[in-house]
Amino acid sequence: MTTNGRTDGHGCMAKDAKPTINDVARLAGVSKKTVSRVINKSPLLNGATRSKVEAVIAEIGYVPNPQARALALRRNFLIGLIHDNPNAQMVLGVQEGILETIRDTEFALVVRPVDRHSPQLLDDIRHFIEQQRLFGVMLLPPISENDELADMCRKLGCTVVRMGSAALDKSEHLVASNDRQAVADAVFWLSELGHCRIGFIAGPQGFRSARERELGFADGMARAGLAIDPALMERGTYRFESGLAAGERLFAVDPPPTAIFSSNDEMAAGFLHRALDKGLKVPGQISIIGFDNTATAAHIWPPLTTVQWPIKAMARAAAHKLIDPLDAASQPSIFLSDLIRRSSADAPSA
Amino acid sequence: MTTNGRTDGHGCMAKDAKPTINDVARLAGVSKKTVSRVINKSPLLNGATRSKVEAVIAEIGYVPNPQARALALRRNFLIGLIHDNPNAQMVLGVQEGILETIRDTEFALVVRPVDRHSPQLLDDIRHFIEQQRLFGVMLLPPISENDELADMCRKLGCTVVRMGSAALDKSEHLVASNDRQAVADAVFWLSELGHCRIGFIAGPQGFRSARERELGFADGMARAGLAIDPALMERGTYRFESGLAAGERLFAVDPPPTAIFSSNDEMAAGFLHRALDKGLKVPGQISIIGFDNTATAAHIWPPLTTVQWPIKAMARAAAHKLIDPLDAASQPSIFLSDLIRRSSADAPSA
DNA sequence: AGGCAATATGACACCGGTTACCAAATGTAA
DNA sequence: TTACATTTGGTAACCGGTGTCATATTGCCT
Repeated sequence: MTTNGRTDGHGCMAKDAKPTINDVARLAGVSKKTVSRVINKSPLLNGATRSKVEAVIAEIGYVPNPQARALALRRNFLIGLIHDNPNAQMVLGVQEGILETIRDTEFALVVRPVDRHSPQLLDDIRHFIEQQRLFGVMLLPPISENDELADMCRKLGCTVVRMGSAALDKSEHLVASNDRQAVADAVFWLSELGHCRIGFIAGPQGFRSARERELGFADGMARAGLAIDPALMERGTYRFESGLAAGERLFAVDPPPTAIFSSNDEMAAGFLHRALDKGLKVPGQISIIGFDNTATAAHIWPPLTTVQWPIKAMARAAAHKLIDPLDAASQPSIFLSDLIRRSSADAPSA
Repeated sequence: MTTNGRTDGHGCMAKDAKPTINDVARLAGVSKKTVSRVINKSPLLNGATRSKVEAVIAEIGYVPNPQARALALRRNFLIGLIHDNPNAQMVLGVQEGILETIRDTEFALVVRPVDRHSPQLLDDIRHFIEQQRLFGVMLLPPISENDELADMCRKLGCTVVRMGSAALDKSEHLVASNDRQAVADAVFWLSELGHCRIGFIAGPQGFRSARERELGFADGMARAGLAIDPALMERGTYRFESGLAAGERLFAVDPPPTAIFSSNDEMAAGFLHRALDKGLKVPGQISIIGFDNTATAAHIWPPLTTVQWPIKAMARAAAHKLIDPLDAASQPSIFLSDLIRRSSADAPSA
């Protein structure tokens, strides 16, 4: 009863066409449905049949057509990465992390940079999700803080995973870093180094991450038993220029700070720039710690001590939550960041 | 003969289900085929019928299911971005550029970071293309220099567009920057500033971009009437550390160079770092020009003068070539880079 | 041996679009 | 008026998978 599939009366396979489930079925002498069961690892299947089909699949190099599957299943295997994030390093890290997780699945990653301030933001994203019939979306900060957006995505039927700060929400679909604790630890470390006048450059108001980092600063100072001097508290925009400006003002305070925690690296770079302009010794006269560990942090002079999100690990976790219903049912995942010690922070020289 | 579609005898639309082509056909009182003709802008169609169908489409917010279309048309509307590029800024810029072009089309962008050195590189990418049935792929440098890869993609039936240096190939599916000319111009500008001892840090051997920039350096020196001193020619790996090492050697030369052109910013940052370590004044004693305009370039001290690819414009052009057959038939697109003048390069002080 | 699950496989309609082909309606020439 | 070309719309099959349900086979118990 063994049939030589390639020469059977039904005609041979077309030269260049990709093999389909029908080819497999014919060659294996079973029905389409059985092949489908093999592909989907259905448990109620005779072992012998399964291996026969698997052999044929391997032989002719059959790959199921994801479009056809998507059509039949009424859902597809695209996950969208929606972001409005100025930190290229981070966005790329997230992309790589997601990819590591979905590498051997049928999922693919489609990206969508957006403009947070666009008036059609919601409409654009809705159209994107509906048109591509996305399986799920991943939201990166700062746009992950937009609750309205997250609700809309859920309403559109896709699972939503947000990356952000721990306090973002209690949803199980959250992957967060504990910025507050990381900053507190870093500030406490500065105090251990002997710093008493520690300044802070906050991020822009309205950003959850900025708020978390502020709270962390307060925590760290409290743990160190240090009072917060309002004159050493600055607020910036997360941009280089605002770090420059904060430096201008902070160096005018008397007595000046001996250490500064900046809520991100870009502002830290600006602050550092100003410090060097003024002829200060770093870290001797002023220690600096940043946040994010961007590529710049390692390449400025002196190299910047900074707090680093475990971006890839977080992205892997987020991707798991997205594609694995079991994982999604679990708790929010909270990651703790590392302090990358380089040479911009050390004991005060005086 | 006007019918109130929503209450016709055939039953009303399900509550939450997305409208399908059948719904449109029923409500408009025409056949599926007619609706399909409207969607695909078939020319042989009565104007009245067309507008009636279009009205219904607008009313119920119908969006064709891309999976179904992909299945029927045997091709889909995904374009893949394959890259192995360490410059996050550039990769993200490309993503944004592509997106600007495909924003109002049915195309979507799926990304695939890869490891150039992986032994299964080809297999991985083949699997990716076959599984997702990609419409086309875009290759970024340095992986765009892999001819074998490009051939494979073409053989798999997708159009290939490569971004790279001008000399890459003569294919019409090329979007390139004229690195050679840009470097030559920058070097000539250094000579105009009064520099005579100009050094060069080359990129790693085997990179087309590195080769182009070397040729550009030679062109620029020739145009300036300057002889190339072999002692001032270094070769690096495009990494920060190799810039550091090149600096170590170059400052040992007597007389030392007064200006350096580095084939990328990361090495320039390393070189700059070493210069400052040695207590040199930048740009007074040593001028530095980089290439790429990474985020770091603007944030190091002093800010780095560098050559910038018009990345977004190139990406837009590349995306056009990919999705528009007419555009693809045209010539390769060559872009000229800009010199971003910051403060790391100026006239020698002595 | 008969009855009855439990297991393994197949037939067939369907997902939402497309094309090939055919029928009807309209217009035009002999 | 008939014959024939030209536009338009409808029908059915198909793209490559999936679900539902029926059927064939097997093993087990009484």
